[in-house]
Amino acid sequence: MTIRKGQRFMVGLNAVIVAVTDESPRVLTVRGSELSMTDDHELAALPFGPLDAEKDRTLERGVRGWVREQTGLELEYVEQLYTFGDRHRHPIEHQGGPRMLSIAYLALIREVKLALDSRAKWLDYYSFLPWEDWRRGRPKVLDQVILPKLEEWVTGTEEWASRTHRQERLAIAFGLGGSEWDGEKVLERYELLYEAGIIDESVRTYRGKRRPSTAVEKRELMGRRMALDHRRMLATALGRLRGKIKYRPVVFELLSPTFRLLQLQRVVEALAGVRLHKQNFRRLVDRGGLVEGTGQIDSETGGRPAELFRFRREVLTERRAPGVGLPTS
Amino acid sequence: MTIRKGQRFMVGLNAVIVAVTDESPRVLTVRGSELSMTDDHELAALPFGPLDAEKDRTLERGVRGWVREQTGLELEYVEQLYTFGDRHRHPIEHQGGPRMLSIAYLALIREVKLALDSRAKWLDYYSFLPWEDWRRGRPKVLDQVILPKLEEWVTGTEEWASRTHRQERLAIAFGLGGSEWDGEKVLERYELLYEAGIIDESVRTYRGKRRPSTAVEKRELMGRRMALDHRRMLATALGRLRGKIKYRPVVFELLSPTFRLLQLQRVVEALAGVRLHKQNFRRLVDRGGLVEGTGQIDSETGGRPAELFRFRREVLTERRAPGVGLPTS
DNA sequence: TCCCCTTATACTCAAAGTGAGCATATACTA
DNA sequence: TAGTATATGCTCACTTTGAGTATAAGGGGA
Repeated sequence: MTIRKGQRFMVGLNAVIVAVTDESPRVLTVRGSELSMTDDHELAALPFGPLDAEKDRTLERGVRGWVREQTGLELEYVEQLYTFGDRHRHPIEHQGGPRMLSIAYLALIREVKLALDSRAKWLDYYSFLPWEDWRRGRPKVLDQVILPKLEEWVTGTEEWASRTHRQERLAIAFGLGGSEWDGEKVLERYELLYEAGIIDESVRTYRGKRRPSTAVEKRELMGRRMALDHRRMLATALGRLRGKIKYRPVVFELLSPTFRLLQLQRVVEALAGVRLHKQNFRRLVDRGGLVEGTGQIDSETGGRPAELFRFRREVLTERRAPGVGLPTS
Repeated sequence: MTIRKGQRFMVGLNAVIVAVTDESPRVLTVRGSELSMTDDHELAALPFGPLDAEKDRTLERGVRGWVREQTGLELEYVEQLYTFGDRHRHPIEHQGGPRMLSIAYLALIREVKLALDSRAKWLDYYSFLPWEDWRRGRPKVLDQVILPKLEEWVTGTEEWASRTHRQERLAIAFGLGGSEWDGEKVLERYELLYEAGIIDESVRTYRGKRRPSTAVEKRELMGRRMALDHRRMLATALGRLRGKIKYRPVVFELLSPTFRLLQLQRVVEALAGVRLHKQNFRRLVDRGGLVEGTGQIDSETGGRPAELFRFRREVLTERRAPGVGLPTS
């Protein structure tokens, strides 16, 4: 095994920065004009920058640096999400540029006001993935666009084995035929939509073929596009986050130090994309030792005043996997 | 944001390939002599190779290629684990070489006989992380070496905040003072041991300081070293795997198509590092719809003959998170 | 003032799931 | 034939969960 000298790579760092305000989840975006190098000059993009081989001691520091530079924000909770490295993910590769790798990070933050002149903007997370938000019932885009198209895609292959396989993936990802909808399977769903050509992202070619695209009038139902494969990163992040809230107390990164239980519930619902059973939710977080009352009362509720709670840090030493649990309603 | 031309990077691909044979978990290793570039010419290393910017269409293909080349194995189940990118992880960086990134993958496989002349070798997973194996009771290395040293490390800092923080991390990671041992916290434990200088890996410098190392006579209790930060990758992989078996039916990747329930249990125990309650374990996998009897009988048990079972694929469409569950005994 | 709307919070009750163990069946071996 | 090993069925108390019912306490408007 010979160690060759460095080939031509560019290593990009991306951040999926999530906040929840006014009961709706948001992601921090920048304008992706230069980035996308396509005709779509105003696609939203994730904060992005190349890793500096000399200056960035760790990947995480690199991410924090780029976010600071592009948005003015100082991140707290940050975790590595996934490394994307398929060839031709980025247009520069088509132009003889270096091979592009992107290491995506997930960050959670209490939403902050951005400077007016900031290039960054908070956008509704579900505006990119509308089929993931079930809080007001089953999203209509599912039955109006997605499932019909996916059924077509399933029957669109001759081979029996291939067809069965597609059918099974569809059933699992979208909760068909005996399966239930699983909120965590965000990426699986995105990938089916991508493979079936129901969403078309800005990278024009994939294995040399132009993908078929959905009729224009339906497109808006399918949510906003993002630059490059950033929407895939969004899907990856949401899936990870939905899993994680169940066994790590990460929601509290999105809340102020004290909060009403209903606020906590709304944040969880925003991430999980479903409504929860109120009484059982409080039972879980309270008896589960995740929160403790502060004794303070908040009267800004519009109803009976509520007690303010705080995160109980000790739960970390008491329980193995302290997360919130989703008593779906 | 300017896109600069490719800086000097080298992108390495590593594979943590896991199998379970004779009730003990194993990892596939190659000899790390060239790799480590240190005096330790015979440290075990993970199969490794640089990503080829031109030839490897995807990262996963790159990994499969290197594994094939170095071990002759054809991988099936593969998932991305983590990307390691801290500066000075690799000695070539000290010598003015390119910045080294390593993308680690986890692969599960039914153990195969290797060619006699193969450079690869199966080694016991717990020989590298002995404190993780509780199947024969609490590992003695914990009380004989680890905990005393870690207590020292905690009291070794003056600042109160720092001390409390260390104390809390210790309690959570190693199940002290009200906490219980959590099998999934493999990486947290590794990182404490690393920070406290209780294990010393082959990269000599870290932020310029030589780390203190444990007295030689105790070192063997702390398990074998690996080249570079490969033992950290092992820890990352084991933590991930222990989590994953609980909600994805990945164990079956390690078993032949039909098996006795006790075989299944032994494989789970090997990964989880604990003994399980037999009757409850069968209840879980059986009533949980994870397996189904084949009607065939296996008399090679040494006791009453057992029915052979197979994985029930349909469970994927029936349950959201089908994993095995650990009825600890 | 009182009714109504809103949110908060306590409590119940059945069903399902889990931890721990007893009991029995069927092989092989000394 | 006793003893050991594995396989498998079943019990029982306890906890957790799903789905409600009931009541408390604020504000606004008729």
